[in-house]
Amino acid sequence: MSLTIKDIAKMAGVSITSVSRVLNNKTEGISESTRQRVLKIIEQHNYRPNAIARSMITKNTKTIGLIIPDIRNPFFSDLARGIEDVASESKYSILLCNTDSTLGKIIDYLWLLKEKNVDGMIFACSDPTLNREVHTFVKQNNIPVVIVDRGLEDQMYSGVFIDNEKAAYMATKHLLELSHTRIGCISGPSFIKNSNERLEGYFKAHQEFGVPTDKSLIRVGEYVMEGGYQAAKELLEQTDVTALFAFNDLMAFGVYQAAEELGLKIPDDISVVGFDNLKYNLLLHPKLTTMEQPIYEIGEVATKLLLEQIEEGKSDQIKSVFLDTKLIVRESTKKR
Amino acid sequence: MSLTIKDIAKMAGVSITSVSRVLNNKTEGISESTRQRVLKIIEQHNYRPNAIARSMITKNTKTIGLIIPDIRNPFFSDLARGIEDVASESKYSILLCNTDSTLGKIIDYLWLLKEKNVDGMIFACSDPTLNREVHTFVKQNNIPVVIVDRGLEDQMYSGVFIDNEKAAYMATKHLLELSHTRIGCISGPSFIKNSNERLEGYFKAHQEFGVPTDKSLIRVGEYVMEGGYQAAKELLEQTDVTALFAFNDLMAFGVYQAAEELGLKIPDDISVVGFDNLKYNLLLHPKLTTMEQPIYEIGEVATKLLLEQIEEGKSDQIKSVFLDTKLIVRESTKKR
DNA sequence: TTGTACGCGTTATCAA
DNA sequence: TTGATAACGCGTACAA
Repeated sequence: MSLTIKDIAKMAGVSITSVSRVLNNKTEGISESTRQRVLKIIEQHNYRPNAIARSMITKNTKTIGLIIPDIRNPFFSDLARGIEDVASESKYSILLCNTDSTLGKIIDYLWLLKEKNVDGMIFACSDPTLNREVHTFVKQNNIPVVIVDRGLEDQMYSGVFIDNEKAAYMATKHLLELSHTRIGCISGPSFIKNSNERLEGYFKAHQEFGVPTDKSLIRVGEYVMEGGYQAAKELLEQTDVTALFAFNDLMAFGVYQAAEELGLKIPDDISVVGFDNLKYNLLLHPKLTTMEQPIYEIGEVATKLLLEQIEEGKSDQIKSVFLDTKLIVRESTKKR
Repeated sequence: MSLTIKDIAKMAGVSITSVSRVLNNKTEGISESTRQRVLKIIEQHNYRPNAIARSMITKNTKTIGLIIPDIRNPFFSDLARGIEDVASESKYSILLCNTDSTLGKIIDYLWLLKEKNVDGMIFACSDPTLNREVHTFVKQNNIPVVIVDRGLEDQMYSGVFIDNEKAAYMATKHLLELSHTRIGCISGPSFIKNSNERLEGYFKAHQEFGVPTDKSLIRVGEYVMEGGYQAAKELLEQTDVTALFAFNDLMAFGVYQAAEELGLKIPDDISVVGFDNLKYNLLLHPKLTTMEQPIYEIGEVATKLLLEQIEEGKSDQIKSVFLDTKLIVRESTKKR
């Protein structure tokens, strides 16, 4: 087995208390000479304290749970990296939890994270308040939580967000300004709050331009490529849309595939706007016009928020941070 | 605070030993009636044992460390998902460690994972034996490790691999059969073993076809888009290549960008072959011919191997699993 | 079948 | 400045 604090104490000829003091950089209660002596032994033997045992006392594990639908989704892997970078700076590590947005898996992970005594969680699977079970769990166990990307209901949790309504409004406006009046909309599942918020923006822009909206032009996809493909195919075949606004880039990718399959040229036959500005949409031809959001940064800020909550015990203070989005006009949109 | 085993024992009017027996499904030493009584209390109060405290005794944490360069790389996020899926089936969870292939970060994480008593690690940052420091660390601490994607030196570790040489041979052969004789090669860093193995395959195919190789046609990229872009730009500007073999799809993406920038048409002016068959290369036009490897499955198998090692204490048995690759011919290659 | 008591490797308390 | 010793929440040997 590994060395323990006891071994070090014995080797240094001091008590374990003294070793502990050195380990935790306590200035009081230890002389410089013994500190040096202990330090030397520690270095010599490359001793590191057992984090598990330490956790038992300190009640913190320096670990945070990351609950997301699927790490394969580039949005979430980008987010995860932002989170990990900030977390590891403060010596925290990340427990990865893929839920596929399944309530069962979410609940299972919630329990797991609790059993493992994580210090906090970053939650990107819909707003906890939208689900009673999740919400009561978190509140009952008093676990620091920051929500990200999806959420913000009644300000019950701290979180990092974008102004989804405004962003969607800007994107739709862009299409309206290009004289499109039949704008198809590929939304995300309605249990994800940002879908509805973006829908609001879509409506608002139409209203402002005096262009009537048509419910039949609105479809729902799963926020993945296949979802976008399916919805786009329906819209392109069954309606007279001249433009398509997909609520994320992944679905916009699907739109490209559907358009290609139907022999429709982008942007000549159909204009397309996405949302996120994923790195890999550089691969698309023509290049995708999209609403950029600072995914990596969202992860960074969320983690800072969470660490504040954890380390300063501010779990009762709700703090919402809004980051900016930006319309990136490229080649997939064109005047009608 | 949360309930403890003590609380449950008190409420059920039994000793903590009895509760423990129920928790661990021990059949001996407990009557069915007390079991039911305890179970009822546990359910009523939604009690779950503290995993940390349990770890102190059992010496396992049901946690495995995943050490990869960058989760944003679709290869690794796919891999991670395969790992997580198998791990979570056995109630293991994943600690995510991004190293950017930096030795410093790798070492830091190694220590961290040790301090946190992970039960094992999956390592995808070059072969540990290639780095003395990493290797001695792992061996000294006797941590179960499975390597993946990059490695296999002297069979010192269990691992899941593909036959890189053969795969690269097949890919190169494909180009040679299309009458290409000036085949540029965009390899990965030489400290990553698979780069060298693939290079071997590249050479072997040339030899077999009696086509001379030319060192000036071989460049090294960082296994990311920018790396491929840079290398491709040089090769396309400075040499007379008619085909390019990128050692992963990410770099092939870069090749597409370079080709476009230089006004070269794929496959008319230049044929391109990639490696991996990432999902998002469906976005490319023309569609990329590539050597598919079963990334998700590699993650699954690696985890199974690791769990075997952990649970059956087979950490001395070295087991290498090789999975198949498959050339996917699409539209980016053409007869010269 | 049941329960007491010890130990896991730390940190924290308090007396010396 | 030091160091015994009691926690932390659990599993388990051993005694009852």
